[in-house]
Amino acid sequence: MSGLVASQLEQSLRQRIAAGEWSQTGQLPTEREIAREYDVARNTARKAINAMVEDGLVARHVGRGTFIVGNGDDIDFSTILDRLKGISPADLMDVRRVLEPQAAAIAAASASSSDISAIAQAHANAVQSTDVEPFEFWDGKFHEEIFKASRNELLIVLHDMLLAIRNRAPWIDLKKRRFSEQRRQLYCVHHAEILAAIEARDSNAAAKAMTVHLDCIRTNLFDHGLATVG
Amino acid sequence: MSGLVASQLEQSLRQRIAAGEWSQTGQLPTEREIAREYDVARNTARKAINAMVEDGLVARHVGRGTFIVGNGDDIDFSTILDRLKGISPADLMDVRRVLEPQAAAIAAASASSSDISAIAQAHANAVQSTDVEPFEFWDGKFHEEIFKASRNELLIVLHDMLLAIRNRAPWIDLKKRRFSEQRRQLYCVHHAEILAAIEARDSNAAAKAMTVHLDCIRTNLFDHGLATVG
DNA sequence: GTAAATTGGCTCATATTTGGTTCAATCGAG
DNA sequence: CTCGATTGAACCAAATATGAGCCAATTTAC
Repeated sequence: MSGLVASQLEQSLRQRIAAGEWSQTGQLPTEREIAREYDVARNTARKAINAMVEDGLVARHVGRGTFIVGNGDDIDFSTILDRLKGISPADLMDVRRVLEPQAAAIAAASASSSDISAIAQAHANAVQSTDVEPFEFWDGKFHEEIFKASRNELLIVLHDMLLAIRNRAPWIDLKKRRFSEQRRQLYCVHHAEILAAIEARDSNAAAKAMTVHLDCIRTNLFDHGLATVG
Repeated sequence: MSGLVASQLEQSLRQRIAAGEWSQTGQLPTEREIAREYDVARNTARKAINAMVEDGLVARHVGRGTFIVGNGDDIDFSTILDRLKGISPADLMDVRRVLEPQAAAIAAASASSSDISAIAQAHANAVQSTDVEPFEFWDGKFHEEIFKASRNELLIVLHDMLLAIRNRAPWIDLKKRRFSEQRRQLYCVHHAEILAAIEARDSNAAAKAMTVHLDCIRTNLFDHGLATVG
């Protein structure tokens, strides 16, 4: 199906389409031209174009050429998706450190009592989960409920996006490797402080506690001593 | 079982995977390349990769290569897109107020001199643009360049997303209706303060100035009736 | 209107890339 | 010395890429 050269070529073409390079006529160069430009075989160029045809991005007509179909309305978003896939853990962590304390602060100000009990419930479950997997789950739930408690739809969507990035990325392995009972308990203490601040409606304290928590996570993730061989 | 060289190599590869080095394509270098890069035999490189294959971290395909195996959880983009379209101006403004001051702070710390001159250029152009459209353009450019100067890819992507939301949302013209020369000049003053703080590498001042600016924008957008300037 | 040129549609033999496997020689620590 | 790890090499099989050729639909030139 998808080869290395072909898929690279496909990406390049998608970007050039998104950039509007051929939006004047709506027509792509001929397969032979594309093949010559990228110095690949025509069959390879065809393979790259095939993928875009199947996505409905372009349409081919024998004797006429290949044409961009539709107005490319969602193309910008699909390139954004591609960019999201390449985000580094460090960048993600920095953004979490920007978003989550503020989300906690807003949550402290806006949360309903049921929001707060959802946060408290997730926290309680995390405290009782000594294994990695269940703890990870309730840990994630805890942070998620805080975003929900902010009652800001955009914040919630952004959280879901960042979560999706984290889940699909390969660094999860890193996280599990660095799991220890000591750290689990430390995180539970942090969570308790955050929860207490939200319950007390203290936005500043909530933000501060969350910042401390995330700084700790970041340190644990990145400041590793050298490779500890199992 | 696992030799010394092999396990060291395995650790190194795991770290590079975790660092996102190959997350763009999801494809590792070929075994022969890895062996050459680390100056080991191909069999040793294979041994290192074997451990990761057994962990399910990567998968191999004859004739294609070795690939990082994500959780298969692909980001459900259509859902996210739909949710983004329904975001309210108030929620968007709140998130801007969370993101932009921090972006400015990070920019103050991380910007290169060319980043700063790009910001300054956008500011200068905005100052000279007295009509609505050009001013809107350079105003947007100013904020965009600040995100770029943060050198955090995720922040930049998020900004592009929020911009896309704003541009296609139905309440764009709200902004234009509330345009006035007085406000334009006020915004220019704000921009100048933000720029000065970034040039001075003063993160706190940059964040504070951006917060003031956004609060002013929010007031102008939502507070019908009174209150023009400060 | 007709013929030539253009362009996508398709097939096939061949070459290249890449992981899969095995094996003998070599090196190093116990 | 012995045992296991490492090396370096060879060959296999799967997936891709190449290059060439021919066809059919369409456009262009005459």
